[in-house]
Amino acid sequence: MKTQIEQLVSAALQQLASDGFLPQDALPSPKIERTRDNRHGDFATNVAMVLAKPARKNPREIAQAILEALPTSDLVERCEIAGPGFINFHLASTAYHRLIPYILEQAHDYGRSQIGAGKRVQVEYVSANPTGPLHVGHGRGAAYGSVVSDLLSAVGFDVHREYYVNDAGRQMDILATSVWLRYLELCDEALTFPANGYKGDYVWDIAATLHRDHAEAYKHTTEEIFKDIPADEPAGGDKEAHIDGLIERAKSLLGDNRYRFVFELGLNTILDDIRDDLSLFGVNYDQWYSERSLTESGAVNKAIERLRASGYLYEKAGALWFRSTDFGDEKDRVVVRDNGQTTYFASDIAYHMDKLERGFERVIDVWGADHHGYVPRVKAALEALGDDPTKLDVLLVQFAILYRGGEKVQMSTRSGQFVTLRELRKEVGADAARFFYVMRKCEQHMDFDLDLAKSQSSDNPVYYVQYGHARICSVLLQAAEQKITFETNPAAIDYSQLNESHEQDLMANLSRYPEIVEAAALNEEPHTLTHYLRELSNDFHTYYNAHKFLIDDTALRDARLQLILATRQVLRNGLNLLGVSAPEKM
RNA sequence: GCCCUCGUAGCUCAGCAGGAUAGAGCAAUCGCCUCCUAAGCGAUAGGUCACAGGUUCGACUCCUGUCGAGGGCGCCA
Repeated sequence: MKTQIEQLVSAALQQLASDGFLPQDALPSPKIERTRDNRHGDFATNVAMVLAKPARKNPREIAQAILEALPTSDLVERCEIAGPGFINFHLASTAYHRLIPYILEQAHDYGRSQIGAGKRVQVEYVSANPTGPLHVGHGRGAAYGSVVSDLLSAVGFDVHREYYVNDAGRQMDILATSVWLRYLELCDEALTFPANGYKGDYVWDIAATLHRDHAEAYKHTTEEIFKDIPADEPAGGDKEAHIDGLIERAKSLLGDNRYRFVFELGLNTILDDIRDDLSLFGVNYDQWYSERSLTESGAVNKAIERLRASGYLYEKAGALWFRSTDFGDEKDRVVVRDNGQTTYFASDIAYHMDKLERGFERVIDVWGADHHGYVPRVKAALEALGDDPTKLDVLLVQFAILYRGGEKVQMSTRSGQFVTLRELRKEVGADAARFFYVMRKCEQHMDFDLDLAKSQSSDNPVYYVQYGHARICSVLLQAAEQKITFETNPAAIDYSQLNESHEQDLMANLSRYPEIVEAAALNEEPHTLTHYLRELSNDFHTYYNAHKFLIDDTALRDARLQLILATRQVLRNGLNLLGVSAPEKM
């Protein structure tokens, strides 16, 4: 609809340009907008005002000329010039009549498009360390990342969804050591669990598996383990030194194979749990990319060598630094530590280099807002490697603060007591959780009201939209029960019956859907879609209250039923894009 | 101290590459079920768009500064 008007205006501009009325070179692509006030018609353009300066003419004069050059169309009833030079388009009352059969014919595909032209886009999201179950903070990134992926896919991009598994590094060693110590406790060894260890119940579970399957094959005495280990924090020492000492002790006492086994057991158990959790949340991936594989394949070294070759590396205090300040970062960053180990940042450089080497034209990282300081250095690295840093888009997702009964829900990872994503799903359901997470733009701090998400009332936007869908299903069910048959052949339906203002409003909003999907996808703003679905549901509920559908006047009834069928289709498509179910009954 | 994000109605938020009188939902007040699910609908009331400058035909929207909120500034991952 919008694009059709756009074409009309473009044609008029071309005409005026070839007539010499407008300069040839500076023709803008006209921007057509929906009007806010229907007294201004249905669509409006400010193109005459935009052209006023380059054409050195009065905007109203240009608008007049555009009107005269405008090709005729049965879509438009009349146009007028208003205010400083707006051109307002009033649609013909028949303009939307073709819309309903079009929606019903397109069905699932209504709203989908090919703007993305098959461009390959990679979206990486969640990527939480596999050191414990996902918590509600990860949930927002999960919902957001998966909806953005689905939106991009709906508008024709070739989307690749990826989870970067941080399966290397110190945190994983702490996990492995934590598991081992819990296992020893199950072997009846008395010990003081380190302050910096992972204390969640899931660690006990993994330890129990180890104990059940391997009895005491991994047992060592408390004395040999804690001998000469630096004191822990509660004992007046340094908790980092304490845990590092324990990690080294675990490695030396267990030996490579047994240590690796405990490590893998912890990693895989948790990773399986995360995978399962996300899948039940409707979040799926094309690939789980291992950080360790980057080191093992030599990709990290390759990245470092490429940086060195471009002259951006230098040595200082035994470590190897990347001169990221040359690219606007606050300070230079270490890539190889003085102990010879590469940093997490080095892996990340290799990972992003690999993403671009895999041929993605666009790479989107969905990160927690706490990582924002990390963005400049990754972009700096890409630039230093001679890649195009603008191909990388980092979307920072702010934290969600949970509220229950008007009170902030306290979360603490340290004590192992936090609200997990799994608990959230159980409490409010996956539908409500996803919808709520995506209802706000990602950079917005979010208050997540658990009571509201659970409430089954119109206050709850999820149920409000779903109820619209269920209500339409219910009408159709009623029709069947009352043995009311209705016309389904669009050619046999008289859409001019639909002349109530509620019907016009509903049709106008149905026609907006493809524009909404496009905007939500291209701007990575799924909240646009949740807001739209709320508005559309409101239009429907209002209509429902004002008019009956199952009436005796068959011509009107047929037309109305087609209209609500089209509405149901759009609600279904929209909910589907959000990964929220569209129930037939509630 | 430096950097990032945010600051719109009592509360939670929209406001689409600057555009015509700033919009919803809660909460408040008042109405609507002999009728397709009241998990619904309607009406009223509520705002100097944090503040101060600037850019222009026009600014909630762009720029600068001030104030306020949250977050980030490791040879951690």
